[in-house]
This record gives sequence, structure tokens and C-alpha cells, in this order.
Amino acid sequence: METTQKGNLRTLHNLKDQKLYIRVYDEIRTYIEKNQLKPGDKLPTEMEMCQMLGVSRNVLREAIKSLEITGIVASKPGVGILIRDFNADYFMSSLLHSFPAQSDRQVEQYIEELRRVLELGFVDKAFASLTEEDIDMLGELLEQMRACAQKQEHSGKPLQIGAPFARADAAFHKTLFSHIDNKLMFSIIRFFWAYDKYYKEQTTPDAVSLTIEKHERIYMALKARDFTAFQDAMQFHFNVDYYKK
Amino acid sequence: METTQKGNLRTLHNLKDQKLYIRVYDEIRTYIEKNQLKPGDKLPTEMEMCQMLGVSRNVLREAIKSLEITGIVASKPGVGILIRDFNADYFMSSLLHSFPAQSDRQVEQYIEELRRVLELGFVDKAFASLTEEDIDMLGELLEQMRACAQKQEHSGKPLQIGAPFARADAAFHKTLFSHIDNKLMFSIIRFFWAYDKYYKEQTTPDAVSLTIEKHERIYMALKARDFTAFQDAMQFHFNVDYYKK
DNA sequence: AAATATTTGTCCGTATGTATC
DNA sequence: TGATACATACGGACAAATATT
Repeated sequence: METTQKGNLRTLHNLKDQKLYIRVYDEIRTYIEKNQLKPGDKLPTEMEMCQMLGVSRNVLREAIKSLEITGIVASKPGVGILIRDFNADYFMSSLLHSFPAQSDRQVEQYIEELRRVLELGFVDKAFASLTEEDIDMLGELLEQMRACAQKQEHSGKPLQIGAPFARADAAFHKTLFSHIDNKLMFSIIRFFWAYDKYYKEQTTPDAVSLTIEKHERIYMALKARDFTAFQDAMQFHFNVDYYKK
Repeated sequence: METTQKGNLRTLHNLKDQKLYIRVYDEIRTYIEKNQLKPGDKLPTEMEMCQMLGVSRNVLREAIKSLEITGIVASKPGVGILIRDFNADYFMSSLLHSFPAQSDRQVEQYIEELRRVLELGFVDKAFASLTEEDIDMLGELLEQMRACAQKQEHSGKPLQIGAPFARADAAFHKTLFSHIDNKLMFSIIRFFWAYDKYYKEQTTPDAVSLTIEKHERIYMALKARDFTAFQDAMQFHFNVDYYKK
């Protein structure tokens, strides 16, 4: 007698109320849950799942691609279909595209404002979660920013400090929140800083040195493990620009 | 001579760095954006898009299903592929399921925490943006919440105040930020409050009356156009639960 | 290092179901 | 009712990437 054990995919050719690929999508998700698959674990192969579920490879792939785009799995040729660590990238970009298109400059402002509110709102949790290694990493990133600025000064080119500086800036902020106990918050921060890279290209020398100072203050406060100073430094970082306009 | 006009799908057989169906997915999204397609509008048929993009039906369908599951389009046999009003249901449940080792309750906490930070971070902008009509709407929603609570008291059933109460609660908060000048912020708020409907099902009578009080304070402050009181009421709303644990 | 097997990627053809006119 | 247009679903075939022996 065929019993439905904990970990099986049930065939699903009844229940015609929903689209087949959606039922497959749901079925695989509950399969992941029931079997407690974790990031890095593999799903059965496409053909195996086709047989288990009694559907064509085409439909199964529609479901797999849907799982992939929602950040649940990643499929690699020659390897298989792997469970992914949580990643909200597509989730966030959908969100971004869900409102009527504005100018890019406006979207950039929206993001800057949100980043300000989020980062300031999570200062306490960030401070509590940062490890020694994190703080050392922040020091390194600060050093990278300084190096970029020097290189620029010697080269003589007035603007266009380039991607490396912006990357270090983004990495600095991502590191600040990397160990926070709210993974959703970290996803959002990561996404917002990824978006930014398209813009932070040209800056004046003054802006560069101000940016460095802002991050120096943050780093020093953390090095001293001084929460109040950290809070002030974060406020300085975001408010010095914000209230200028 | 073939010029690339504003609204066309470009063939994309170069750029082998990403999976084909992902490039199709992105291409269709920018097509929607460029042509400013709105909910209810139709995309070209599958076959037409296959020809335009130079891809097989199979790959195109993988992209379409991904667009469907991310809430961007809905395809119906005999009709075509329609642009949808943004709907985050599948994303919500994706979020829910993509935290492997963590409970639903934890995801709920993440969202509550984010909502707290965002709403408190935008109190000033919300206050500035609210119109007379908005405030009247808030009054109506508050009235609805009261009505739900009364009905519950008379019915005698101890728990399960039901969806209408939660809907009014969500609508109240969405209204607060509906005219804010940061549309991305509003999208996120709307998104997070949509998620809530999966949870806000059972509550104790005490929690209900506390919820009503919280929203009364907010409404009264706004009716009086008192910013400080509004700020206090919002703080009360979020902190009364937050610091309990 | 090289050959082979495994697994996903991409394409094609065909039949069925469903909505519209 | 019938005809048409469209998405849904199936099956088979070969290519490309990776792993294994």
C-alpha cells in the first residue's frame, strides 16, 4: 500500500482549480519545508521530479524557474538544483518596479532617504551585533577609501574617483549591518547599496574628504566601543547632507 | 534601415553571461516600463514575443511564469498576457518560506520591527503630507475598527475578531503614508501591511481595545493638527508592544 | 589528462482547453 | 453554433556545463 511518507512529492493531477506549474511550485516548496532542506542541499533532478509529480519536464521547469526568480533555489548545469540562502534581490527589484517610473534621480533620492531612516533606526542593533572582526574590516575599508582618494589627488584628475571608492563605501555600510538579527533589514540595505553603485561616480574632492571623515568618525567610535559617539557619528553621516538642501 | 524605437523588444542572443530566461524576464520588464503599460493592458502574444526576442517558446514561457509569480503579469488562455496591478502575495509567501531554520513568527517580528523603524522615521513627512480627506478617512477606519470590536463583544466569541478588523488596521496605516513624497517608502509600507493579513487573525479582547486606543490617539492628534501629539501617539503605538518583551 | 556520464539549457513539433467574436 | 486566437501541456532531441572515473 502506498503511504505518503514525510518527504515525498505527491502526484497532483486532480485539483484543476489552479495552474499546474503553480501547484508544482507549491508542492516543491512544501517538500523543501517537510524535508528541512537547507542552503546548499540539492533537490532531486528534474527528471526524477517529473516522474514523482507526474508532469512534463516543461511544466516542471516553469515551476523551477519561478522558484529561482523568487530566490528560493539556484539551478546549475551539470550540478543540479540547489537550495539558496535567503536572497531578496528580485523581491526588492520587483518592488522597485512596482511603482510608476520616475526619473532615476528621484529614485536615488527615495533610496537615500530610506537608507537614512533605516540605518539610523537600527543603530542600536548594529552596535550590539558588531564583532571585533567586523570592526577590523571597517578599518580596512576606510583605509581603502583613503587610498583611492590619494591616488586621485596625485593623478590630478578633478572628478571621477571611480567605482573602487563607491564600492568601499557600500561595503562599509553593508558590514555595519551584516550581523544584525533582522535578515530582512539586511537584505534591504544590501539591495539599496547595490542600486547606488550606478550613481556614485562623480564627486568633488571636497565631497570625497567629507565622506572619509564621516566614516572615520564611525570607525573611531566603534573602535572605542562608545555607543553614544557611534550614534552621533551616524547622525552626522546622514544629516550633514540631508539638512543642507 | 531597422532602428530601435522606444517600445521594442531587442533580440538578445549575445551577452551570454546570464541565463536566457532571466534576460527575457528583464527585457519584458523594461518593455513594460518603456511603453508605460498599465494594469489591464496586454503584452504581445507568446509567439510574437518569441519572434521579436529570437528565443524559443519554452524559454519565453519560463520568463512569463516568472513574471506571473512575481505578480507583474497574469496570463489567461484565450485572452493573452495581462499586466497586473502589483500583487505581492507570492512574494510574501516566498519570504515566509525562504527563511529555512526560522519560524513564521520570526519573519513576522522582522517585519514588525521594520515597520516600526520606517513609520517612526517618516512621521514628519507623513504629518506634512496628510490632507483633510486623509484624516476623515482615518476617522472612518477608526469607526470601522470600533464596530468590529463591538460586534465581537455581542457575539460572545472570545477570539477570532477576523479579517475586517485587521484590514481596517492595515488601511489606517497605509492611509497615513499614502501621500508621502517618497513613493518607494509607500510601496514598502503597503507591502508589509499586505503581509500582515496572514497573521492578524486571533487576538484577545484586551489587545483589541489597546489597538483601538493606539489609533484613537493618532487620529485625535491629527484632527487637532498637533505634530507633537502625533509624534507621541506614533511612539506610543509602536513602543507599547516593542518594549514589553 | 582524457573520456564518459550526469544534469540543466534550449529548441522544435503537436495536441488540448479556453475565451472571444 | 462555429471559427479563430490564445495559452496550456506533453514528448522528444540535441547542446552546453559540470562531475566522475
